[in-house]
Amino acid sequence: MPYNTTQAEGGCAVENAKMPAGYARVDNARILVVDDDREIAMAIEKLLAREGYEVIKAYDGMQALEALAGNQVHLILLDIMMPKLDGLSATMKIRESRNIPIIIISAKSEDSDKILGLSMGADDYVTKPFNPQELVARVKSQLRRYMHLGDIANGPKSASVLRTGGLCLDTEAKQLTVDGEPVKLTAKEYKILELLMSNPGVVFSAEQIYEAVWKEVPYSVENTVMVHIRRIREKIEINPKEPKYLKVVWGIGYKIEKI
Amino acid sequence: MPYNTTQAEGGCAVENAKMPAGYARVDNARILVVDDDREIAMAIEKLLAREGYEVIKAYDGMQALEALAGNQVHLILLDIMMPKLDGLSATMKIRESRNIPIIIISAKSEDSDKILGLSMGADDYVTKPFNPQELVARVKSQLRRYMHLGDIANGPKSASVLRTGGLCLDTEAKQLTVDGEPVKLTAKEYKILELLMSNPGVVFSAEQIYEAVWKEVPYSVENTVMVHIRRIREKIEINPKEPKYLKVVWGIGYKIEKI
DNA sequence: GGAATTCTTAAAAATATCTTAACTTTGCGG
DNA sequence: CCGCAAAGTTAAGATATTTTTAAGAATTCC
Repeated sequence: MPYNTTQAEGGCAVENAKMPAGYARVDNARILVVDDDREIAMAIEKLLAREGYEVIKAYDGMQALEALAGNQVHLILLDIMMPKLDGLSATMKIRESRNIPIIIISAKSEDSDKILGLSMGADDYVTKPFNPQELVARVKSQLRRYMHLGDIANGPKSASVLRTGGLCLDTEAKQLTVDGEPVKLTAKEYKILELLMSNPGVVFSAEQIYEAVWKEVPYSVENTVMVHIRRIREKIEINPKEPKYLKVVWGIGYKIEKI
Repeated sequence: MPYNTTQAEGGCAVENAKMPAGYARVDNARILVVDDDREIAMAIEKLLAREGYEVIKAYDGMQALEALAGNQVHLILLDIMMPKLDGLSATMKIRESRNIPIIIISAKSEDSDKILGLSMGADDYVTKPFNPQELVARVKSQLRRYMHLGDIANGPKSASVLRTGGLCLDTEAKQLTVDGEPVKLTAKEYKILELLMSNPGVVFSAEQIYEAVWKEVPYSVENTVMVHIRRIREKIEINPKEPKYLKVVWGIGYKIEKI
């Protein structure tokens, strides 16, 4: 049995072996938490701090504005039902010029129409009560998204198109082309592929993929992920049996080959 | 996936060549169940015991504190609505210093805002009535998560690329290159090599290697390790008979030459 | 409300990996 | 030179993991 099957070029040059620039930011961002209930704000702060994020708190719209003016913020977590609602719209306005990811927090009991309207300007929203892990997952997801849109300050404005060899994933148009040929992806397929292509060369376990894409804690066997992987392979690989892009690392997980 | 490898495990140096404490924990943890309803506590205990966990019960906050003081606990399952609620916040405080995973259990009917506030300090929560399997899955997920964090916290975060002469092990992409040529490793091979390359020049006995990689007490199967060593040599050495990197120290063990 | 698409689940088939055990080589002291 | 002990080799059988299939649920789209 040939043990020495070669994998495609994997950079081992020391300096680019570390995380893609964006990744560091996903784990290392400054987040503004806006909630009039100080206890909740504190709780969210702790949660995020534990994940390594730097947290700034604000208890109404005005404070939020100030915080935004004085700090470079990468993401905003916004409770929708604050007493001074005007602060909200002001924040929204800020976002229009700064294009920072905004995640709305709302209680399920609240008037859904209103939430809909307000959350239109946001990127995501969660309803109370929420699973702490889910909040973290969504925060990460948004940071990742904005990260490679290049809209969060710092980094060089990276293209909204992720490329690996003949694969070309337009994260704006949500469209994939393989060697120029457009290929249709389902929602889950897209998300999985985006996750992997955003971090070329990084191995994700089925569980990690599940958490990142489904935003749930995986329980019960995760064959689901594998089935999706297979379908993606069917679409992007010439020969799914011998994948060129979407590789498996035995006993560990999957990755998109760095090409 | 039974074992979802994290590369951090290799970080253990000479003196703790045996398992980092956290590792055995996923399948072998001590769990504190806090619920004022003794029947439910008992039921949860049985459920977890069946999975091989050691369970300690407490029926209010004070008892929980005592249990925490007297035992090494790896995870807490906490019913949120106990009569003596103060015990809860005390428990939360404990956690701040001990950083133990906490899973909140709450009834759906309970006030969601309150739950939110309280549960923010927690890592996950489930609502009653819950699926027993789901509870178990979440427990495992949390243990795994913390285990991972623990590993990172304990050892200094090692570089993501380990180099020794022409060997280059990318712990992120789980990929090895020998003089620039990518080489495929199996899961066990990878783990062994990572262990050795994380500690260049340090000699590990076959037993130590077995314990570190297999997470089991070796039972006179030293040959197994040797067979793996040989296969690794086959992949990384020009001439396996005269190894340049993976050396044997007679009567003691193996090491990766410091180059 | 029905058709089409997508997702999930479970189980089989296909592979890859691990372990075992018997055998071979090597180093070293007598 | 012989024999013991430690290390190395090999290959086949046992295990474990991944891939494939397919069918039923769930969802989405008219």
